[in-house]
Amino acid sequence: MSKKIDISSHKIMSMEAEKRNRIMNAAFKEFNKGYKKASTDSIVREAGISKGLLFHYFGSKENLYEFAFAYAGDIMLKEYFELLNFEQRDVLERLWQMILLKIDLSYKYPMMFDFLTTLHNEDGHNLVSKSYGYTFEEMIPKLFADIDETLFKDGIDPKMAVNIIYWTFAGYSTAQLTRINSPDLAEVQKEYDRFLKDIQEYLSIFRTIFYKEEK
Amino acid sequence: MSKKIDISSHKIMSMEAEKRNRIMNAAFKEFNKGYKKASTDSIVREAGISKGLLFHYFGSKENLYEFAFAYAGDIMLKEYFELLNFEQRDVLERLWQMILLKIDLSYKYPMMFDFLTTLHNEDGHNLVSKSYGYTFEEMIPKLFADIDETLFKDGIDPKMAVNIIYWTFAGYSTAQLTRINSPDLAEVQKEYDRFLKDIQEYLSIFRTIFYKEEK
DNA sequence: ACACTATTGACCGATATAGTCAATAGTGTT
DNA sequence: AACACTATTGACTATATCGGTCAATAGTGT
Repeated sequence: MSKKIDISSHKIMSMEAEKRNRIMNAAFKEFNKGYKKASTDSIVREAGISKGLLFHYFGSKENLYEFAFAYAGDIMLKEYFELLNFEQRDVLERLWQMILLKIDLSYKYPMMFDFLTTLHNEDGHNLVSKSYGYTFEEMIPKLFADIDETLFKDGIDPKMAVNIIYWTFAGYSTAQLTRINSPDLAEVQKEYDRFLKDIQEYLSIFRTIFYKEEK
Repeated sequence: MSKKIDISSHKIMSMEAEKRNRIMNAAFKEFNKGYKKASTDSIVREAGISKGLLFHYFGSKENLYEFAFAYAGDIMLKEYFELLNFEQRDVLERLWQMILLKIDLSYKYPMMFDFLTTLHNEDGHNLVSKSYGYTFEEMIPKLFADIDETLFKDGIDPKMAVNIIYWTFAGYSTAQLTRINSPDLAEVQKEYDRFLKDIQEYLSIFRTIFYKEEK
């Protein structure tokens, strides 16, 4: 159907990066509701640009959606996957890396992760998944591939342990997000430390309950 | 603002229960998108009734929304909380009860839980939360209140352990839901057994890692 | 002065929206 | 049968929103 988009050759890439990201972040946020429900009016309002400009660059809502996916994919590749050290086979250490990276990315692209995770069940799915051959969620197993299973205690199934670990941090994250209603930047920054401290505590629990005793 | 709705005295309660639940389930499903985005046309289409009938009973979309919340609250009270045995202080046993009850309720009211959990961040929040004084999520801590902390190993913080347990089952549930695209009833029923078996396995893991050895 | 791109927002036809209403079907009462 | 009352329908309305267009203006480089 649609071929893979080369984002680097796209007209909008010559736009000032701050403005471009404002537009893409607005698109991520709005497309979170699904392709059909998303409104181009809302996107331009959120991005602070005119309606005409959006269509000047993208031509149609569908093109914008496909580009948003390609743009997010590019960011994930260059600012996430390539920065992850997959030689770290201790799953708890690797997760720690992932959390730090995700926090950084969430400052820059607040709704990008949510946008990517909605792809699997939305009507936009057919628009893009075929041309890319994968969905974001299919990448998750890769994040936990090739981990060192010898670190786990003998009675523990590593697969289930990794699931517990992953779901715990997913649950903790959403619990934090729903608690924070005000995007009061000073307030958020203050909670950032406790956030990381909490996570380290959970990591240490997992280390004691799942891993063999250190010698 | 709006006072608490007494659902038992509402006109619609004299309607045949099956039909009424069809309407309310359609409302739960549609209001999942938030008050504004929900469409009364979609609700009547889903419920298989005419537009006029909906407004005959509820007068306005806003009244319907408020009633839906009251209706769900009533169901939660009578078909969930009151059936839970809070004298079971073993948190893993209590969770097992909760899971079984939730599955039952999800057959009868497939979108009710989702509807209730969206209240906290939706525009409809202001419509109802004030008049009831609580949101659904504020009830969650009550579910885990007064548990027997002496069952836990000495090195384990019971609060954190309960969080891990709760988030694990939340994560497992959503993982299952995203996997099932087709509401193929026979297929779903077949997976039901594996579903419960998985959960029991996780429960047994938690029992071994968090609880003291049995004598 | 010229060419070209960036940017705007009023505007368009199409669609979707919440809510109305007159008409019909149904049910129970006398 | 006649009456009263409620249940139910779906065409209809007025408004809002939708994706997309376009002529005009601002800006930039030559």
